[in-house]
Amino acid sequence: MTEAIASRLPPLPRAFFARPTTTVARELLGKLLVRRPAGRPALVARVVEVEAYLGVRDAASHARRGPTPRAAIMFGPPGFLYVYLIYGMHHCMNFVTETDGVAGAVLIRAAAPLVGFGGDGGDRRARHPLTGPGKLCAALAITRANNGHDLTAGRDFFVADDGSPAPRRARSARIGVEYAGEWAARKLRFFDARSPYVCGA
DNA sequence: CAGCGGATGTGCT
DNA sequence: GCACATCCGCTGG
Repeated sequence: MTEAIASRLPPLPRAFFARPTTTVARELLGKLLVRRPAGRPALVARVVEVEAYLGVRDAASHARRGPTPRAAIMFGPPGFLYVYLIYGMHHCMNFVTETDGVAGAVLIRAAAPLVGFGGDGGDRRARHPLTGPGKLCAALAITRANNGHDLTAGRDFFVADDGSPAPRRARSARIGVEYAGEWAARKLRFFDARSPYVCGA
């Protein structure tokens, strides 16, 4: 995989995101994140860990309180980026799912470095680790300035399928949602069972 | 390796 | 006004 090849792959279309959130979450495993920050080298990483947030009925989702100013984007059309600030200092990125009017999003928690992170191909202790939602956003230069970005437009940031076989999938409860009552136990975290880049937590 | 504190937006009271 | 958050790096034992 090279930057030139990854950049030429077509972005996943809106129809990919316009499906049930758990389906989108599972199928995102193994897809490529292609990031081209302005004036800086391109970055490519493979998704290895995600979580599904199922909208208004999901006590762990930011959408649980309805379309508040922060969460409104999750109620809109699919294929857009929802970025929020957590604990006052870390960013987390989500891809909006479901049809327009129905809230849903997939949190991207970890990815395997492919291009542009130093020691291409995969030094686990790379300078910019992608293991964890906050570190992933930092490494890909994603901040709240990117909130609302159209992932299907395929410019600065998009998702692509390079044709690699789907990874062996595993699932578990989501991280950091203990407050969510019965929803805390739901196995809505999906990860590549064989990847060393899955977040330990 | 458990514990803790950082720094701020968000949503409820 | 205020408690708390889809986290992470540092500290001390």
